[in-house]
Amino acid sequence: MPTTLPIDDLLLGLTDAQRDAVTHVDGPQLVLAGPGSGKTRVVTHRIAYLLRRGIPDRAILALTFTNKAADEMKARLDRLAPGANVWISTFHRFCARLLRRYASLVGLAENFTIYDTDDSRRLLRNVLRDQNYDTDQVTPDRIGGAISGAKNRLLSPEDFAPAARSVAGAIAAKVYPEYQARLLSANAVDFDDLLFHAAVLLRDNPEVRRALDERYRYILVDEYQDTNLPQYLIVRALSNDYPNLSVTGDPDQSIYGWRGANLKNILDFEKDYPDVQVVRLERNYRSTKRILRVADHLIAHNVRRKAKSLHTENDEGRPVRLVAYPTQQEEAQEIAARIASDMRAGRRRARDFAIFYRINALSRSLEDALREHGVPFQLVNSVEFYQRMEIKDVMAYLHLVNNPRNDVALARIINTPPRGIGKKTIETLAEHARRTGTSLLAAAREAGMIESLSKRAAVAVAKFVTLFDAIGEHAHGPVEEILGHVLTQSGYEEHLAASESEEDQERLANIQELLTAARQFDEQHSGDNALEAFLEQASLVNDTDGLEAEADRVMLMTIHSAKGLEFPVVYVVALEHGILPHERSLNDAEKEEEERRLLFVAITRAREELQLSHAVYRAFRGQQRMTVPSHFLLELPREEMELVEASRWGAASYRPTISGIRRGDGDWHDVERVVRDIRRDEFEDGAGSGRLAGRASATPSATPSADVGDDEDLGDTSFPFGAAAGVEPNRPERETSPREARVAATLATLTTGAELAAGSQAAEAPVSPDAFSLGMLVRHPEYGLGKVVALSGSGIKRMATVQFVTAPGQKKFVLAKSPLRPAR
DNA sequence: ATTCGCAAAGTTTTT
DNA sequence: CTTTGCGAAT
Repeated sequence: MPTTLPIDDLLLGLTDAQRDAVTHVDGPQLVLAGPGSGKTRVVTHRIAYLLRRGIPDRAILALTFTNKAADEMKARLDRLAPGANVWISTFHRFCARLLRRYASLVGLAENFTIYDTDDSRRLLRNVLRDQNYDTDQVTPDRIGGAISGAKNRLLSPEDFAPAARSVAGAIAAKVYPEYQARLLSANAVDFDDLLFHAAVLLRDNPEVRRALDERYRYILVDEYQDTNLPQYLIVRALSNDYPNLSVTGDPDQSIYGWRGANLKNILDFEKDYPDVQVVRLERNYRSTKRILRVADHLIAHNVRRKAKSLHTENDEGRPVRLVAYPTQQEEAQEIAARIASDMRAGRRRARDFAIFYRINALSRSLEDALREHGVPFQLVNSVEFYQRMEIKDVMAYLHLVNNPRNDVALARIINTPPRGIGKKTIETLAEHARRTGTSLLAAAREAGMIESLSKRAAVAVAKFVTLFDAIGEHAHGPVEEILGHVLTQSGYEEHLAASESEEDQERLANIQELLTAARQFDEQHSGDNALEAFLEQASLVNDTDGLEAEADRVMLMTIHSAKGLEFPVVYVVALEHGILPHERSLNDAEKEEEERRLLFVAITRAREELQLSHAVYRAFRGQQRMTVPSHFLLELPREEMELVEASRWGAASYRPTISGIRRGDGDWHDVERVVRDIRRDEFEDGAGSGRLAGRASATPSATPSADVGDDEDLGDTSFPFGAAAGVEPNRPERETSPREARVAATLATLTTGAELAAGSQAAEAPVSPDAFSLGMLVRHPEYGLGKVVALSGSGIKRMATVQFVTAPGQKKFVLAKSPLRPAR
């Protein structure tokens, strides 16, 4: 036993409910824990309690979703039970380790590679290219998304049946088998596979399942509301014979539905595990009364939830600020100025602040402003270190050394730095590899025997193989040494050093940083498979995680990464229609509720002060656009808040402002109508004048070229067309929309096979590009009526820029390909 | 084969 | 506005 402290010490200062949760030992347990209710405390104390009750540390397994959460838990447990060796890790890491051990049972070798998103994308693109799929209509990412979705539902290539009417799904069904086959032949897995393979492993190998169930007698799962099907099955498989499973979570904080998280997992927990002990932690120890009431008021608008009462004994606190800024620049500037001023006055330190946004792309103006004000800040999950080109290049050498079948890695480095091996040569090698059923590296070894390869190319490839084998000689020992060999022998370092450009010098510096990371890794990890462990770590860990956790900096992050954290002062920016709720969540009640939960999570991170803001104008794709405030703002209790309007900045004419969407104005709840009204106004008084051009309204939208997408964005935002514009009245009600027709047509061609699919274009023949002129009214089957505001190019390259009435923004069309036609 | 330049397209969220 | 991809020139 690691300690001699009496058990009572562990329970000191816990509430009754917390104590119940902590002292539960055998049998299933569900801890419903509201935000700030001391959940992590309960979990760590419970682990310590189990240990002191004599349960061996190796029998305990704690699973989390993020590395951050795992690290936090480890650190806190270490204080309670120093020296205990409890396995606390993310689901993905746990599965990786499981699969290393039982690799052969799922068709892998134990030195398999974990492809990151970028690697997976490359692989998928290759498959699409080789099978001649036309990706004009659907982006590879969408197809990848469909495959990912299948894996999250535990559907193998054979089982996968795409949703009807989904082009991405249809193509995915075609390429999923090949994609998966190539992963396996490269001895690689993607992120989804980690969970997928593990779930299948446990499902199909009863003896393995039984052994693991027996070993992990006590399992704890954090954020259970975010588990998806494979995760759910893994947990179930490991807690069947010994159902000592404790899950914690909060349905109101479920924000990973898009990744297949299933709320039912937590809502039905009591059905899955009879005789469950349910503990509710509803008292909040984190936030002020006002902040908590704002959060509570908001989340009450969700229908699909278990109501719970949040309360706190904390101070009343200051009102929550709700600010309308004229522009995003002013938003960023003023926030930076406020932070700087609080710091200067000695009221706060930089680390007291956090700024949250819905999407990463929104961080830039904030970064600029903070820099200007001399405020130190740190981005979480931005351009990740391991995603940089030079790091990926160097890492690819390591990956290939570790797993010679890693084709993506080989393709990446065979000509990096340049060694006279071109696209054509690689293509020939790939073909040979596929024909003979070997890896790229094996094909490269046989380069001399491939007839279609020129002598010069064969020699270059042979030289590369020799070089690579020389590196392979040093595959053992500390990672730092291996890395050193890679850098010198590959010529990569020399190549960069020879360059004059500042960019390349920066890359060199990054590589130095990687060397440092490798050294640190070597110091902390001893053991034979250092390289493999290092690569796995790099694949599953975010660079900034833990690296400078203690740094005194303002933290900038997405709301998703903010989950589980807390800060004295929180700013949430860009609460605008189309951003939060995100555009792609509109027209789907369930998704919209998830967006609301997202805001709930953001709000409940704040301890003392909270500011929510939106900007009336925000730059999108380079141009300023008027926005519409998020309708979630209407759902907040005004009596808890202090409203600051755009007019304070001398912008009285901006519209709409928050004061314009007072509660009680009934119809203002209908944000869609608000958006429409704005659009119509602008079209009416802007028609014919240049003003129309720059004043697109709120909602970003799909690009014209991608208009045959998933069924999820079939939504229609058409509205009665104002008489003032003098054109046609309402768009006809749609029975079968043109888009649906085209989706059906495309699907029909797909079913005839990949080869044919390549030739399938849109169903309707375009009219001659010359038929269009400036100012002409045109009709698009999807977007309806619009006006040509610009023309460029000629012949088949002739393009038109069109301002639609019913769709936001302007869209560009290649006339020869588009279904656009004159309006009459 | 490589590099450079321009045009087009693109912005959810994470492991 | 930025990044990525493709085509032309060296």
